[in-house]
Amino acid sequence: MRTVQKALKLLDLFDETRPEIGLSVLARLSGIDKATVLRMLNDMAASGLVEQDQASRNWRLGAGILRLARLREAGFPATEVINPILAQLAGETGETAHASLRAGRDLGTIGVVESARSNRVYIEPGLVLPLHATASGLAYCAFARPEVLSDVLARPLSAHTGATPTDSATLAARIDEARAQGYACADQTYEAEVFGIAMPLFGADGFACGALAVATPAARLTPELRARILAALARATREATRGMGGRIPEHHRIAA
Amino acid sequence: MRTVQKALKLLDLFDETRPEIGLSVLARLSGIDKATVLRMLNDMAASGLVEQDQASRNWRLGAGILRLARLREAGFPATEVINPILAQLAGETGETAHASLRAGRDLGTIGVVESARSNRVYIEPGLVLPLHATASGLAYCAFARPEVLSDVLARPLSAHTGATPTDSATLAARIDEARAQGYACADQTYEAEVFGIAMPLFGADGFACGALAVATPAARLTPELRARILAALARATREATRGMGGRIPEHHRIAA
DNA sequence: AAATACTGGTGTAAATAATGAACCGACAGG
DNA sequence: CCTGTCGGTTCATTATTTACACCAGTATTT
Repeated sequence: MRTVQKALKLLDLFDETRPEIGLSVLARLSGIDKATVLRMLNDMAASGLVEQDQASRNWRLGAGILRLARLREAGFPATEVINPILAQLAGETGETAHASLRAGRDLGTIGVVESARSNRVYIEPGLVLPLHATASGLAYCAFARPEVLSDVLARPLSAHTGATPTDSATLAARIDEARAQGYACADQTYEAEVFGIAMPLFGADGFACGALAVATPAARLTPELRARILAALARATREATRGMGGRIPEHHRIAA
Repeated sequence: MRTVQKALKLLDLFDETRPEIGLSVLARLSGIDKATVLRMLNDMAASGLVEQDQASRNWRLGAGILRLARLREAGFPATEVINPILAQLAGETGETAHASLRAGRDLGTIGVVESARSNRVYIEPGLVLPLHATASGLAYCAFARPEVLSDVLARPLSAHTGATPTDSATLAARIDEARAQGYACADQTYEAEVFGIAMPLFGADGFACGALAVATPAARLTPELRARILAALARATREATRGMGGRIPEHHRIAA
Protein backbone atom coordinates (compact mmCIF):
# COMPACT_ATOMS: atom_id res chain seq x y z
CA MET A 1 0.00 0.00 0.00
CA ARG A 2 1.09 3.59 -0.53
CA THR A 3 3.15 4.96 2.33
CA VAL A 4 1.12 8.10 2.73
CA GLN A 5 -2.06 6.08 2.96
CA LYS A 6 -0.54 3.81 5.56
CA ALA A 7 0.63 6.76 7.61
CA LEU A 8 -2.78 8.39 7.55
CA LYS A 9 -4.43 5.10 8.50
CA LEU A 10 -2.64 5.46 11.80
CA LEU A 11 -4.91 8.39 12.59
CA ASP A 12 -7.93 6.11 12.45
CA LEU A 13 -6.59 4.07 15.35
CA PHE A 14 -7.41 6.88 17.72
CA ASP A 15 -10.92 7.04 19.08
CA GLU A 16 -12.81 8.28 22.10
CA THR A 17 -11.84 5.33 24.23
CA ARG A 18 -8.21 5.53 23.19
CA PRO A 19 -7.21 9.16 22.66
CA GLU A 20 -3.53 8.47 23.39
CA ILE A 21 -1.51 5.55 22.09
CA GLY A 22 2.11 4.52 22.61
CA LEU A 23 4.50 3.67 19.82
CA SER A 24 4.57 -0.09 20.33
CA VAL A 25 0.80 -0.38 20.62
CA LEU A 26 0.36 1.76 17.53
CA ALA A 27 2.74 -0.53 15.65
CA ARG A 28 0.93 -3.61 16.86
CA LEU A 29 -2.52 -2.25 16.03
CA SER A 30 -1.49 -1.19 12.56
CA GLY A 31 0.64 -4.21 11.81
CA ILE A 32 3.47 -1.95 10.69
CA ASP A 33 7.01 -2.11 11.98
CA LYS A 34 7.86 0.06 14.97
CA ALA A 35 10.60 1.94 13.18
CA THR A 36 8.33 2.73 10.26
CA VAL A 37 5.50 3.86 12.51
CA LEU A 38 7.85 6.15 14.39
CA ARG A 39 9.06 7.76 11.21
CA MET A 40 5.50 8.26 10.06
CA LEU A 41 4.51 9.77 13.38
CA ASN A 42 7.42 12.18 13.25
CA ASP A 43 6.47 13.20 9.75
CA MET A 44 2.89 13.80 10.77
CA ALA A 45 4.00 15.63 13.89
CA ALA A 46 5.88 18.07 11.67
CA SER A 47 2.50 19.13 10.30
CA GLY A 48 0.77 19.04 13.66
CA LEU A 49 -1.47 16.13 12.70
CA VAL A 50 -0.25 14.25 15.73
CA GLU A 51 1.67 15.31 18.80
CA GLN A 52 3.50 13.54 21.55
CA ASP A 53 2.90 13.90 25.25
CA GLN A 54 6.35 14.68 26.57
CA ALA A 55 5.74 12.95 29.88
CA SER A 56 4.11 9.70 28.82
CA ARG A 57 5.68 9.60 25.33
CA ASN A 58 2.25 8.68 24.04
CA TRP A 59 0.89 10.03 20.78
CA ARG A 60 -2.39 11.77 20.17
CA LEU A 61 -4.14 13.74 17.47
CA GLY A 62 -2.46 17.13 17.09
CA ALA A 63 -3.58 20.72 17.19
CA GLY A 64 -2.74 21.16 13.51
CA ILE A 65 -6.00 19.37 12.81
CA LEU A 66 -7.91 22.15 14.53
CA ARG A 67 -6.17 24.70 12.37
CA LEU A 68 -6.99 22.80 9.18
CA ALA A 69 -10.56 22.35 10.30
CA ARG A 70 -10.95 26.09 10.78
CA LEU A 71 -9.47 26.66 7.37
CA ARG A 72 -11.81 24.21 5.74
CA GLU A 73 -14.79 25.77 7.52
CA ALA A 74 -13.73 29.20 6.29
CA GLY A 75 -13.92 28.13 2.66
CA PHE A 76 -16.67 25.60 2.98
CA PRO A 77 -18.87 26.05 6.05
CA ALA A 78 -20.43 22.75 7.03
CA THR A 79 -20.48 22.19 10.79
CA GLU A 80 -21.31 25.82 11.26
CA VAL A 81 -24.40 25.44 9.07
CA ILE A 82 -25.34 21.99 10.25
CA ASN A 83 -25.03 22.25 14.02
CA PRO A 84 -28.02 24.56 14.59
CA ILE A 85 -30.05 22.44 12.19
CA LEU A 86 -29.13 19.32 14.17
CA ALA A 87 -30.13 21.04 17.38
CA GLN A 88 -33.55 21.86 15.97
CA LEU A 89 -33.91 18.38 14.53
CA ALA A 90 -33.13 16.80 17.89
CA GLY A 91 -35.53 19.20 19.56
CA GLU A 92 -38.41 18.49 17.19
CA THR A 93 -38.02 14.73 17.26
CA GLY A 94 -36.83 14.29 20.82
CA GLU A 95 -34.20 11.88 19.49
CA THR A 96 -30.48 11.96 18.77
CA ALA A 97 -29.64 13.63 15.44
CA HIS A 98 -26.35 13.40 13.61
CA ALA A 99 -24.75 14.54 10.37
CA SER A 100 -22.01 12.94 8.32
CA LEU A 101 -20.02 13.80 5.22
CA ARG A 102 -18.11 11.65 2.78
CA ALA A 103 -14.53 11.30 3.98
CA GLY A 104 -12.56 8.87 1.85
CA ARG A 105 -14.73 5.88 1.00
CA ASP A 106 -16.99 6.11 4.02
CA LEU A 107 -18.99 8.68 5.93
CA GLY A 108 -17.40 10.57 8.82
CA THR A 109 -19.57 11.98 11.59
CA ILE A 110 -19.18 15.74 11.76
CA GLY A 111 -21.90 16.66 14.23
CA VAL A 112 -24.18 15.11 16.84
CA VAL A 113 -26.91 16.54 19.03
CA GLU A 114 -28.21 14.07 21.55
CA SER A 115 -31.78 13.48 22.55
CA ALA A 116 -32.90 15.10 25.79
CA ARG A 117 -34.46 11.85 27.00
CA SER A 118 -32.62 9.69 29.47
CA ASN A 119 -32.93 6.63 27.25
CA ARG A 120 -31.19 7.93 24.18
CA VAL A 121 -28.85 6.83 21.45
CA TYR A 122 -25.24 7.79 22.00
CA ILE A 123 -22.99 8.40 19.01
CA GLU A 124 -19.27 8.40 19.51
CA PRO A 125 -17.54 11.58 18.28
CA GLY A 126 -15.69 11.12 15.02
CA LEU A 127 -17.35 7.78 14.35
CA VAL A 128 -16.96 6.39 10.84
CA LEU A 129 -20.28 5.11 9.50
CA PRO A 130 -20.03 2.00 7.29
CA LEU A 131 -21.98 2.60 4.11
CA HIS A 132 -23.76 -0.75 4.08
CA ALA A 133 -24.71 -0.97 7.75
CA THR A 134 -26.20 2.43 8.57
CA ALA A 135 -29.22 4.40 7.45
CA SER A 136 -26.92 7.31 6.60
CA GLY A 137 -24.81 5.06 4.42
CA LEU A 138 -27.78 3.70 2.51
CA ALA A 139 -29.26 7.15 1.95
CA TYR A 140 -25.89 8.40 0.78
CA CYS A 141 -25.27 5.49 -1.60
CA ALA A 142 -28.72 5.83 -3.09
CA PHE A 143 -28.02 9.35 -4.29
CA ALA A 144 -24.23 9.45 -4.62
CA ARG A 145 -22.26 9.29 -7.84
CA PRO A 146 -22.66 5.87 -9.48
CA GLU A 147 -19.07 4.80 -8.79
CA VAL A 148 -19.76 4.97 -5.05
CA LEU A 149 -22.50 2.41 -5.46
CA SER A 150 -20.46 0.01 -7.56
CA ASP A 151 -17.57 0.40 -5.14
CA VAL A 152 -19.59 -0.46 -2.05
CA LEU A 153 -21.26 -3.42 -3.76
CA ALA A 154 -17.85 -4.82 -4.67
CA ARG A 155 -16.54 -4.57 -1.11
CA PRO A 156 -16.68 -7.33 1.49
CA LEU A 157 -19.55 -6.41 3.82
CA SER A 158 -18.85 -6.75 7.53
CA ALA A 159 -21.65 -7.98 9.79
CA HIS A 160 -22.10 -5.67 12.77
CA THR A 161 -25.29 -7.29 14.01
CA GLY A 162 -27.41 -10.18 12.83
CA ALA A 163 -29.46 -7.76 10.75
CA THR A 164 -26.58 -6.25 8.78
CA PRO A 165 -26.94 -6.90 5.05
CA THR A 166 -23.82 -8.85 4.14
CA ASP A 167 -24.40 -9.87 0.56
CA SER A 168 -24.38 -7.37 -2.25
CA ALA A 169 -27.77 -8.43 -3.60
CA THR A 170 -29.75 -7.52 -0.49
CA LEU A 171 -27.63 -4.41 -0.03
CA ALA A 172 -28.45 -3.32 -3.57
CA ALA A 173 -32.12 -3.92 -2.85
CA ARG A 174 -31.96 -1.78 0.31
CA ILE A 175 -30.27 1.01 -1.57
CA ASP A 176 -32.83 0.83 -4.37
CA GLU A 177 -35.55 1.03 -1.77
CA ALA A 178 -33.92 4.08 -0.25
CA ARG A 179 -33.71 5.72 -3.65
CA ALA A 180 -37.40 5.06 -4.28
CA GLN A 181 -38.45 6.34 -0.86
CA GLY A 182 -36.10 9.29 -0.77
CA TYR A 183 -34.86 8.20 2.65
CA ALA A 184 -33.35 5.13 4.27
CA CYS A 185 -34.09 3.09 7.36
CA ALA A 186 -31.74 0.79 9.23
CA ASP A 187 -33.31 -1.47 11.81
CA GLN A 188 -30.50 -2.50 14.14
CA THR A 189 -28.09 -3.16 11.29
CA TYR A 190 -25.18 -1.43 13.00
CA GLU A 191 -25.95 -1.44 16.70
CA ALA A 192 -28.52 -3.63 18.42
CA GLU A 193 -31.55 -1.72 19.74
CA VAL A 194 -30.87 1.26 17.51
CA PHE A 195 -33.12 2.26 14.63
CA GLY A 196 -31.82 4.86 12.18
CA ILE A 197 -33.63 7.04 9.66
CA ALA A 198 -31.56 9.10 7.24
CA MET A 199 -31.81 11.40 4.26
CA PRO A 200 -29.04 12.42 1.87
CA LEU A 201 -27.29 15.77 1.85
CA PHE A 202 -26.51 17.03 -1.63
CA GLY A 203 -23.48 18.82 -3.01
CA ALA A 204 -23.36 21.46 -5.70
CA ASP A 205 -23.25 18.74 -8.37
CA GLY A 206 -26.62 17.33 -7.31
CA PHE A 207 -25.13 14.12 -5.97
CA ALA A 208 -25.15 13.10 -2.31
CA CYS A 209 -22.14 14.23 -0.28
CA GLY A 210 -23.33 13.09 3.12
CA ALA A 211 -26.40 12.38 5.21
CA LEU A 212 -28.53 13.65 8.03
CA ALA A 213 -29.96 11.03 10.37
CA VAL A 214 -32.05 10.50 13.47
CA ALA A 215 -31.35 7.51 15.67
CA THR A 216 -33.88 6.14 18.15
CA PRO A 217 -34.04 3.23 20.56
CA ALA A 218 -35.74 0.59 18.41
CA ALA A 219 -38.43 -0.10 20.98
CA ARG A 220 -39.61 3.50 20.98
CA LEU A 221 -40.27 3.84 17.27
CA THR A 222 -44.02 4.10 16.75
CA PRO A 223 -45.55 4.96 13.35
CA GLU A 224 -46.35 8.40 14.75
CA LEU A 225 -42.77 9.06 15.83
CA ARG A 226 -41.53 7.79 12.49
CA ALA A 227 -43.79 10.21 10.64
CA ARG A 228 -42.66 13.09 12.83
CA ILE A 229 -39.01 12.22 12.24
CA LEU A 230 -39.51 12.00 8.48
CA ALA A 231 -41.17 15.39 8.35
CA ALA A 232 -38.49 17.03 10.47
CA LEU A 233 -35.69 15.32 8.53
CA ALA A 234 -37.09 16.44 5.20
CA ARG A 235 -37.11 20.06 6.27
CA ALA A 236 -33.69 19.79 7.94
CA THR A 237 -31.98 18.20 4.93
CA ARG A 238 -33.43 20.81 2.60
CA GLU A 239 -32.13 23.54 4.84
CA ALA A 240 -28.72 21.94 5.36
CA THR A 241 -28.20 21.24 1.68
CA ARG A 242 -29.13 24.78 0.79
CA GLY A 243 -26.93 26.20 3.56
CA MET A 244 -23.92 24.31 2.26
CA GLY A 245 -24.47 25.47 -1.29
CA GLY A 246 -25.81 22.15 -2.50
CA ARG A 247 -28.47 21.43 -5.09
CA ILE A 248 -31.33 18.99 -4.51
CA PRO A 249 -31.93 17.00 -7.71
CA GLU A 250 -35.49 16.67 -9.04
CA HIS A 251 -35.49 12.92 -8.63
CA HIS A 252 -35.23 13.18 -4.87
CA ARG A 253 -38.78 13.02 -3.52
CA ILE A 254 -39.93 11.82 -0.14
CA ALA A 255 -42.46 9.01 -0.45
CA ALA A 256 -44.87 8.84 2.47
CA MET B 1 12.54 14.88 2.38
CA ARG B 2 10.24 12.21 3.69
CA THR B 3 7.32 11.49 1.40
CA VAL B 4 4.70 11.77 4.11
CA GLN B 5 6.03 15.17 5.12
CA LYS B 6 5.98 16.36 1.54
CA ALA B 7 2.43 15.15 1.07
CA LEU B 8 1.22 16.90 4.20
CA LYS B 9 2.99 20.08 3.15
CA LEU B 10 0.53 20.23 0.29
CA LEU B 11 -2.19 20.96 2.84
CA ASP B 12 -0.43 24.17 3.83
CA LEU B 13 -0.86 25.54 0.31
CA PHE B 14 -4.55 26.03 0.93
CA ASP B 15 -5.60 29.22 2.61
CA GLU B 16 -8.55 31.55 2.82
CA THR B 17 -7.78 33.22 -0.48
CA ARG B 18 -7.20 29.92 -2.22
CA PRO B 19 -9.52 27.28 -0.80
CA GLU B 20 -9.49 25.21 -4.00
CA ILE B 21 -6.44 24.39 -6.11
CA GLY B 22 -5.99 22.45 -9.32
CA LEU B 23 -3.46 19.68 -9.81
CA SER B 24 -1.01 21.59 -11.98
CA VAL B 25 -1.03 24.65 -9.75
CA LEU B 26 -0.54 22.50 -6.71
CA ALA B 27 2.44 20.85 -8.37
CA ARG B 28 3.90 24.20 -9.35
CA LEU B 29 3.42 25.73 -5.91
CA SER B 30 4.97 22.77 -4.15
CA GLY B 31 7.73 22.20 -6.66
CA ILE B 32 6.82 18.52 -6.84
CA ASP B 33 6.11 16.61 -10.01
CA LYS B 34 2.50 16.49 -11.16
CA ALA B 35 2.32 12.71 -11.12
CA THR B 36 3.68 12.58 -7.58
CA VAL B 37 1.32 15.25 -6.36
CA LEU B 38 -1.62 13.38 -7.85
CA ARG B 39 -0.68 10.18 -6.08
CA MET B 40 -0.30 12.03 -2.81
CA LEU B 41 -3.65 13.72 -3.25
CA ASN B 42 -5.32 10.41 -3.95
CA ASP B 43 -3.74 8.92 -0.86
CA MET B 44 -4.90 11.81 1.27
CA ALA B 45 -8.34 11.69 -0.30
CA ALA B 46 -8.63 8.10 0.88
CA SER B 47 -8.52 9.44 4.43
CA GLY B 48 -10.73 12.41 3.68
CA LEU B 49 -7.95 14.93 4.27
CA VAL B 50 -8.57 16.38 0.84
CA GLU B 51 -11.40 15.99 -1.62
CA GLN B 52 -11.91 16.77 -5.25
CA ASP B 53 -14.65 18.89 -6.71
CA GLN B 54 -16.10 16.63 -9.39
CA ALA B 55 -17.05 19.50 -11.66
CA SER B 56 -13.93 21.69 -11.57
CA ARG B 57 -11.51 18.85 -10.75
CA ASN B 58 -10.00 21.15 -8.18
CA TRP B 59 -8.85 19.94 -4.80
CA ARG B 60 -9.75 21.29 -1.39
CA LEU B 61 -9.41 20.35 2.26
CA GLY B 62 -11.65 17.38 3.00
CA ALA B 63 -14.39 16.61 5.47
CA GLY B 64 -12.24 13.99 7.15
CA ILE B 65 -10.47 16.86 8.84
CA LEU B 66 -13.69 17.86 10.55
CA ARG B 67 -14.12 14.35 11.85
CA LEU B 68 -10.58 14.24 13.22
CA ALA B 69 -11.04 17.66 14.78
CA ARG B 70 -14.14 16.46 16.61
CA LEU B 71 -12.25 13.43 17.80
CA ARG B 72 -9.37 15.51 19.06
CA GLU B 73 -11.76 17.87 20.82
CA ALA B 74 -13.45 14.92 22.49
CA GLY B 75 -10.19 13.85 24.11
CA PHE B 76 -8.58 17.27 24.52
CA PRO B 77 -11.09 20.08 24.52
CA ALA B 78 -9.26 23.20 23.40
CA THR B 79 -11.35 25.35 21.08
CA GLU B 80 -14.38 24.54 23.16
CA VAL B 81 -12.66 25.92 26.26
CA ILE B 82 -10.90 28.76 24.55
CA ASN B 83 -13.61 30.27 22.38
CA PRO B 84 -15.73 31.71 25.21
CA ILE B 85 -12.57 33.00 26.85
CA LEU B 86 -11.57 34.70 23.62
CA ALA B 87 -15.01 36.25 23.35
CA GLN B 88 -14.71 37.71 26.83
CA LEU B 89 -11.17 38.86 26.16
CA ALA B 90 -12.23 40.65 23.01
CA GLY B 91 -15.16 42.16 24.86
CA GLU B 92 -13.06 43.44 27.77
CA THR B 93 -10.33 44.90 25.63
CA GLY B 94 -12.37 45.98 22.63
CA GLU B 95 -9.66 44.47 20.41
CA THR B 96 -9.22 41.32 18.35
CA ALA B 97 -8.21 38.31 20.45
CA HIS B 98 -6.78 35.06 19.13
CA ALA B 99 -5.43 31.77 20.42
CA SER B 100 -2.86 29.45 18.92
CA LEU B 101 -1.39 26.06 19.73
CA ARG B 102 1.86 24.44 18.76
CA ALA B 103 1.35 22.52 15.51
CA GLY B 104 4.59 21.13 14.16
CA ARG B 105 7.35 23.68 14.61
CA ASP B 106 5.13 26.74 14.58
CA LEU B 107 1.93 27.99 16.13
CA GLY B 108 -1.38 27.38 14.40
CA THR B 109 -4.32 29.70 15.01
CA ILE B 110 -7.22 27.77 16.51
CA GLY B 111 -9.57 30.59 17.40
CA VAL B 112 -10.19 34.27 16.73
CA VAL B 113 -12.76 36.72 18.06
CA GLU B 114 -12.63 40.06 16.33
CA SER B 115 -12.89 43.46 17.89
CA ALA B 116 -16.27 45.17 17.65
CA ARG B 117 -14.70 48.39 16.44
CA SER B 118 -14.72 49.23 12.77
CA ASN B 119 -10.98 49.76 12.70
CA ARG B 120 -9.86 46.35 13.87
CA VAL B 121 -7.19 43.79 13.26
CA TYR B 122 -8.23 40.93 11.01
CA ILE B 123 -6.66 37.53 11.43
CA GLU B 124 -6.96 35.02 8.64
CA PRO B 125 -8.48 31.68 9.73
CA GLY B 126 -5.94 28.92 10.09
CA LEU B 127 -3.02 31.33 9.93
CA VAL B 128 0.36 29.95 10.91
CA LEU B 129 2.18 32.33 13.26
CA PRO B 130 5.97 32.49 12.79
CA LEU B 131 7.63 32.08 16.15
CA HIS B 132 10.11 34.91 15.72
CA ALA B 133 7.80 37.51 14.22
CA THR B 134 4.73 37.47 16.43
CA ALA B 135 3.99 38.25 20.06
CA SER B 136 2.43 34.81 20.41
CA GLY B 137 5.59 33.20 19.10
CA LEU B 138 7.84 35.09 21.49
CA ALA B 139 5.64 34.32 24.49
CA TYR B 140 5.54 30.68 23.48
CA CYS B 141 9.29 30.37 22.95
CA ALA B 142 10.01 32.04 26.26
CA PHE B 143 8.22 29.32 28.19
CA ALA B 144 8.38 26.33 25.88
CA ARG B 145 10.68 23.34 26.26
CA PRO B 146 14.31 24.40 25.75
CA GLU B 147 14.70 22.57 22.44
CA VAL B 148 12.05 24.83 20.91
CA LEU B 149 14.18 27.83 21.71
CA SER B 150 17.40 26.40 20.31
CA ASP B 151 15.51 25.27 17.25
CA VAL B 152 14.06 28.68 16.47
CA LEU B 153 17.36 30.41 17.08
CA ALA B 154 19.05 28.09 14.59
CA ARG B 155 16.50 28.76 11.86
CA PRO B 156 16.80 31.40 9.17
CA LEU B 157 14.53 34.26 10.26
CA SER B 158 12.32 35.72 7.57
CA ALA B 159 11.68 39.48 7.58
CA HIS B 160 7.97 40.20 7.38
CA THR B 161 8.30 43.93 8.04
CA GLY B 162 11.22 46.23 8.71
CA ALA B 163 10.80 45.62 12.43
CA THR B 164 11.03 41.83 12.32
CA PRO B 165 14.01 40.55 14.30
CA THR B 166 16.08 38.68 11.74
CA ASP B 167 19.24 37.79 13.63
CA SER B 168 19.27 35.26 16.39
CA ALA B 169 20.93 37.58 18.90
CA THR B 170 18.15 40.18 18.95
CA LEU B 171 15.56 37.41 18.81
CA ALA B 172 17.11 35.77 21.85
CA ALA B 173 17.03 39.14 23.64
CA ARG B 174 13.34 39.60 22.82
CA ILE B 175 12.56 36.14 24.10
CA ASP B 176 14.53 36.73 27.29
CA GLU B 177 12.62 39.95 27.76
CA ALA B 178 9.34 38.09 27.32
CA ARG B 179 10.43 35.51 29.87
CA ALA B 180 11.28 38.23 32.38
CA GLN B 181 8.04 40.11 31.80
CA GLY B 182 5.82 37.07 31.63
CA TYR B 183 4.34 38.33 28.38
CA ALA B 184 5.54 39.41 24.94
CA CYS B 185 4.96 42.42 22.73
CA ALA B 186 5.43 42.64 19.00
CA ASP B 187 5.38 46.12 17.51
CA GLN B 188 4.61 45.66 13.83
CA THR B 189 7.03 42.77 13.48
CA TYR B 190 4.63 40.67 11.42
CA GLU B 191 2.15 43.07 9.88
CA ALA B 192 2.58 46.81 9.58
CA GLU B 193 0.26 48.84 11.81
CA VAL B 194 -0.44 45.86 14.06
CA PHE B 195 0.73 45.66 17.65
CA GLY B 196 0.45 42.32 19.41
CA ILE B 197 0.51 41.42 23.09
CA ALA B 198 0.63 37.75 24.06
CA MET B 199 0.92 35.41 27.02
CA PRO B 200 1.80 31.72 26.96
CA LEU B 201 -0.67 28.88 27.46
CA PHE B 202 0.75 26.02 29.47
CA GLY B 203 0.38 22.27 29.07
CA ALA B 204 0.23 19.66 31.79
CA ASP B 205 4.01 19.50 31.86
CA GLY B 206 4.34 23.16 32.84
CA PHE B 207 5.82 24.19 29.50
CA ALA B 208 4.13 26.47 27.00
CA CYS B 209 1.96 24.73 24.41
CA GLY B 210 0.50 27.81 22.77
CA ALA B 211 -0.39 31.43 23.33
CA LEU B 212 -3.25 33.82 23.83
CA ALA B 213 -2.89 37.22 22.21
CA VAL B 214 -4.60 40.53 21.63
CA ALA B 215 -3.84 42.47 18.46
CA THR B 216 -4.51 46.19 18.12
CA PRO B 217 -3.98 48.82 15.47
CA ALA B 218 -0.59 50.21 16.53
CA ALA B 219 -1.83 53.80 16.57
CA ARG B 220 -4.52 53.01 19.13
CA LEU B 221 -2.28 51.53 21.78
CA THR B 222 -2.16 53.93 24.73
CA PRO B 223 -0.54 53.00 28.04
CA GLU B 224 -4.04 52.73 29.50
CA LEU B 225 -5.19 50.29 26.83
CA ARG B 226 -2.01 48.31 27.21
CA ALA B 227 -2.58 47.96 30.94
CA ARG B 228 -6.17 46.90 30.39
CA ILE B 229 -5.08 44.31 27.83
CA LEU B 230 -2.42 42.91 30.13
CA ALA B 231 -4.86 42.53 33.00
CA ALA B 232 -7.47 40.84 30.81
CA LEU B 233 -4.88 38.60 29.19
CA ALA B 234 -3.49 37.46 32.51
CA ARG B 235 -6.90 36.36 33.70
CA ALA B 236 -7.78 34.79 30.37
CA THR B 237 -4.58 32.75 30.08
CA ARG B 238 -4.96 31.49 33.64
CA GLU B 239 -8.48 30.39 32.87
CA ALA B 240 -7.61 28.85 29.51
CA THR B 241 -4.60 26.97 30.86
CA ARG B 242 -6.66 25.60 33.72
CA GLY B 243 -9.54 24.71 31.41
CA MET B 244 -7.24 22.70 29.17
CA GLY B 245 -5.73 20.82 32.08
CA GLY B 246 -2.46 22.73 32.00
CA ARG B 247 -0.22 23.74 34.86
CA ILE B 248 1.18 27.25 35.26
CA PRO B 249 4.80 27.04 36.47
CA GLU B 250 5.88 29.15 39.42
CA HIS B 251 8.40 31.10 37.37
CA HIS B 252 5.68 32.63 35.23
CA ARG B 253 4.88 35.99 36.78
CA ILE B 254 3.51 39.07 35.10
CA ALA B 255 5.77 42.09 35.59
CA ALA B 256 3.91 45.38 35.50
C1' DA C 1 -10.78 28.29 -37.77
C1' DA C 2 -6.19 26.74 -36.84
C1' DA C 3 -2.81 26.76 -33.49
C1' DT C 4 -1.09 27.17 -29.13
C1' DA C 5 -0.88 26.31 -24.30
C1' DC C 6 -2.91 25.01 -20.86
C1' DT C 7 -5.38 21.33 -18.07
C1' DG C 8 -5.90 16.46 -15.50
C1' DG C 9 -4.22 12.05 -15.87
C1' DT C 10 -1.28 7.66 -17.23
C1' DG C 11 2.69 4.53 -18.03
C1' DT C 12 7.45 3.59 -17.90
C1' DA C 13 12.55 2.76 -16.45
C1' DA C 14 15.73 4.67 -13.09
C1' DA C 15 16.75 5.94 -8.54
C1' DT C 16 15.61 7.17 -4.26
C1' DA C 17 13.35 6.50 -0.08
C1' DA C 18 10.86 3.11 2.79
C1' DT C 19 11.54 -1.03 5.23
C1' DG C 20 12.28 -4.37 9.19
C1' DA C 21 15.44 -7.12 11.88
C1' DA C 22 18.72 -6.51 15.21
C1' DC C 23 20.29 -3.64 18.77
C1' DC C 24 20.41 -0.07 22.66
C1' DG C 25 19.46 2.03 27.11
C1' DA C 26 15.76 2.84 30.43
C1' DC C 27 12.29 1.43 33.26
C1' DA C 28 9.04 -1.79 35.94
C1' DG C 29 7.88 -5.98 38.21
C1' DG C 30 8.91 -10.27 40.16
C1' DC D 1 19.23 -9.60 39.52
C1' DC D 2 16.93 -11.29 35.93
C1' DT D 3 13.12 -10.64 32.50
C1' DG D 4 9.88 -8.29 29.64
C1' DT D 5 8.54 -4.16 27.64
C1' DC D 6 9.03 0.35 26.54
C1' DG D 7 10.71 4.26 23.04
C1' DG D 8 14.12 4.94 19.90
C1' DT D 9 18.28 4.09 16.54
C1' DT D 10 20.99 1.91 12.99
C1' DC D 11 21.81 -0.01 8.44
C1' DA D 12 21.81 -3.20 4.43
C1' DT D 13 18.17 -4.80 1.37
C1' DT D 14 14.49 -3.90 -1.53
C1' DA D 15 10.40 -2.17 -2.96
C1' DT D 16 8.44 2.18 -3.63
C1' DT D 17 8.49 6.62 -5.27
C1' DT D 18 9.92 9.53 -8.73
C1' DA D 19 10.35 12.18 -13.08
C1' DC D 20 10.05 12.19 -17.83
C1' DA D 21 7.47 11.67 -21.82
C1' DC D 22 3.10 11.15 -23.49
C1' DC D 23 -2.09 11.31 -24.07
C1' DA D 24 -6.58 13.43 -24.61
C1' DG D 25 -9.51 17.22 -23.72
C1' DT D 26 -10.42 22.29 -23.43
C1' DA D 27 -9.72 27.21 -23.35
C1' DT D 28 -7.33 30.98 -25.27
C1' DT D 29 -5.14 33.21 -28.89
C1' DT D 30 -3.68 34.02 -33.17
